[in-house]
Amino acid sequence: MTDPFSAPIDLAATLRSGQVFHWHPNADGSWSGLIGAMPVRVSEKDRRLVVEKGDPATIARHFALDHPLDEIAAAFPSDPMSQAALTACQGMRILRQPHWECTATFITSSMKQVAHIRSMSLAIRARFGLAVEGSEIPAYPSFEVLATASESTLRDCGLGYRAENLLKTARLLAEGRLSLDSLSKQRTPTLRKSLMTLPGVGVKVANCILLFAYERLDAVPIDTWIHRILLAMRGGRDGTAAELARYARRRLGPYAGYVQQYLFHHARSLKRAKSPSLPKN
DNA sequence: CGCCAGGGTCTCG
DNA sequence: CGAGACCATGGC
Repeated sequence: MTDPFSAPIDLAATLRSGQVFHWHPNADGSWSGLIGAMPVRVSEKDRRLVVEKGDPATIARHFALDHPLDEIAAAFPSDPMSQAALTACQGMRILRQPHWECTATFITSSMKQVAHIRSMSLAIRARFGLAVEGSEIPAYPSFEVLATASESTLRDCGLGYRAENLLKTARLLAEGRLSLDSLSKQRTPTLRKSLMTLPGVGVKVANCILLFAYERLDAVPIDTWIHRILLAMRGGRDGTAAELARYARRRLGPYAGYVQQYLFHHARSLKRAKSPSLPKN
């Protein structure tokens, strides 16, 4: 068996692409974060992942070093936008996130920019999470803990109207009416429907959870960015949500979720490079 | 300062 | 089924 750490990765692209929100870069270029309750420090050397702290097997699995990036790249559509995103994001990987953590953070993501999803997630950790030895930030609180929170303390974390959804979902899971872990064996369409029974989980958030926590690499979350991109691919022709989902699935191929993530990150990177925050004169 | 953000849900036609 | 209103908050 070959060493999983021989697989290529673009660590910064992976951690900055809006799939996970609590990692932070250190002065030496390494990254610190948590996988569940395990403190981790990793860096990138020669496009390979280097473990500085944490269990290598857990890290290899979380960073999905087994995903066949060559095969995925070969399956990318041939249109200019997809190919440009592929070139720009070479080595970006879709993580295998813990089910609850991913579900909770994307419940809070609706109508929020990536930067604010991050700040809400860190506030929730600071307010409700367990301190972890060797980590600057606490672990994400379990649904059992959040189920005992009040809506107003969640609103204090900046959640706004999303507080009610997160609280309701935490309580529903704490009552044992649904087990996120046992949903893994469901087929994708069934799993999507199961996730959408949770308050605050519609089709877009469900697709994020499918892609980022359940290894459904063909799931395509359609947010405002991807919506605009699909529109451009269709020559400006809009459509219903169902039509665009069908189009994306057919057009983006068997690894449509990967293509989507590269398109999303590339589009956001271009925007940030093009409009830097200029001082007012 | 105004627009918009990795939307969901409910209502009404 | 599909379009519209409404929901809070903060980045840019």
